[in-house]
Amino acid sequence: MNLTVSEENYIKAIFHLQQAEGNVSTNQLAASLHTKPASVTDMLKKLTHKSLLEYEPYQGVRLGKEGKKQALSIVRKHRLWEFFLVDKLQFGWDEVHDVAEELEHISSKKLVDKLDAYLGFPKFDPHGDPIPDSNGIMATIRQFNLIDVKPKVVVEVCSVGSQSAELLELLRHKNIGIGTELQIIRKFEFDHSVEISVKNKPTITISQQLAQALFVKLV
Amino acid sequence: MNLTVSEENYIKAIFHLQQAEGNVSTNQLAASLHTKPASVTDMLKKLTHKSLLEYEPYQGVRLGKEGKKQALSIVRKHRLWEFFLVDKLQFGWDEVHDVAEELEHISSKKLVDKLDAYLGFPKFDPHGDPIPDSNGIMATIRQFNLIDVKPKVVVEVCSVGSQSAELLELLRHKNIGIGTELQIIRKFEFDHSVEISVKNKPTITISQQLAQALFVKLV
DNA sequence: AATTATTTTTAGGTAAATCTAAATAATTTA
DNA sequence: TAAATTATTTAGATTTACCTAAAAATAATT
Repeated sequence: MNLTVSEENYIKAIFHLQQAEGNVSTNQLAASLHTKPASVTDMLKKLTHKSLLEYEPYQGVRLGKEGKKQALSIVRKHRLWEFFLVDKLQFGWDEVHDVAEELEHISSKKLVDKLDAYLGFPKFDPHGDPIPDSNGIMATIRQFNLIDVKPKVVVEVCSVGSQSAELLELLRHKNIGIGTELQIIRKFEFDHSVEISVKNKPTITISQQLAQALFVKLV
Repeated sequence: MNLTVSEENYIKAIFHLQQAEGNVSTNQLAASLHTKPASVTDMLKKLTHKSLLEYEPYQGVRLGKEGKKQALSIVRKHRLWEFFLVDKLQFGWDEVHDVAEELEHISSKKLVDKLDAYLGFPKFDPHGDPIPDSNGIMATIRQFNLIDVKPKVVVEVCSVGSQSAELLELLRHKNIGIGTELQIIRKFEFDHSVEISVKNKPTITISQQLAQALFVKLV
C-alpha cells in the first residue's frame, strides 16, 4: 500500500484526533490540516475507497485496520527521527518537529529499522511520547523527558534514551538507574542544566544533554 | 527560493548532464528523468521564468548562477545522506542510492549542516564522488572507494571516511595512512573482504567495512 | 539545395489535491 | 416542533506535473 505525502498526513491527523473519542469530524480534520472541509470530504472518500478508513457521510470517520497500521508506521518514523535529531545531531528537543514532519514521509522500511537499531531501540521520543516498534506495538504509560518536568515534582526514572557506553558510565557515576526516584530542585535557563536530588541525598546538577536522555513518570 | 521535488530533480539532472559539454538537450533530459520531451519543455519554461536556467528554444539549456547553487545544495545532501547510510547505518555502498534520492529533498539547511558535522565533514561519498561543502565547494580529483577498485591495480590512499577513534586505531594497526600505496590482490565475494599488499609487504586482508572507509586515487 | 529524418515545441487533455460557492443534512435553540 | 444555526457534501474551478498527437524548427542525407 503506497500512500502519497498528503494521504499520509490525513491518516496521521485522524490517528491523533481519534485518541480519546470515537469518530473524527470533517471540521476537526480541516482545522488540524489547515485545509477546507470540502477538501477533507474528497480525501475521506478516496481513503475509504482504499479501505483505510471507516466513513459514513455526515457521521465522521475512524481508522480501519489497515489505516491504523499505516498510522503507526508514520508515527514510528516521526518519533525515531526526532530521537535521532536530538540524540545524534544535537538539536534542541523543541526544534525537531518540523524537520521530522518531512523525514517521516521517507518510505524505506529498511531505513527505519536500521535507524531504530542504530539508536538503540528507544522506547520514547524526546517529548516523552512512545515510539511504536516495527510491529506497531508501543508503551502505554506516558513518560516525560526530565527536561520538561517542573521544579518540586518527584519522579521515577523509567528508561534512558540510548544504551551508549558513555551514557551508561555517566549514569553509574551519578547513581542514577531505572527505578531511581529523584526530585527536581531547579532549572537554569542559561545552559538548561537541572539541579536534582537523588534519593534525598545532597543535590547534584545534571547537564541538558543528560536530562534529555532521561525519561521519567510522576510518582 | 523554494523548489518542489520535481523542480529539484530537473535541476539535478541538468547539473549531471551538463558536466562536460555546454548545453543539455530536451531529449537527454527526458531520457534521464524517464519522462517525455513535451513535459521537459514545460518545466524548462517554468524554471527559466524562475531565473534558474539559461534556455533558448531549440538550443538546449544550462544552469544559471542560482541554478548551480541549488544543484550543489541537492548534490551535497544526496552525498551526505549516502555517507550516513553506509557509515552509520551499515548499508552496503550499492544499496543507498534510492533512499538518498528521497532524503536529498528534505529542505532544512540546519539539518544538513549538523549532519555534515556529525559525520566529520567527509570529502567523498561512498562511491568516491566529492561532497560539496556548505559553500558549494568540492574536491576536483575524483577518488574511488577502495571496494570498487579491480584486482592488480595500484592505488594511493587519499582520505578516510571518518575520524572515529576506532577507525584510526585500526588503520594504525594495519600500517595504513594518507599517502600509503597499496595494491589490490583479490576480492572475496562472500564477505566482500579485500586482500591487499601494503608497500609490497606480505598481503593482508581487510574487511568490507574498512575497505568502504578508504578513498584512493590511481597511481 | 531539396528532401528526409530527428528534435523540439505547441495545443489540448488528465489526475491529484486543493479551492470557493451553493446545496443539503444534522443539530441547536427559541 | 419549527426556525435558525452549524456541519458537511456537492459542483465546478484552479494548479502542478504529467501525457499524446500534431506542428514547427533543426539537422542529416542524397
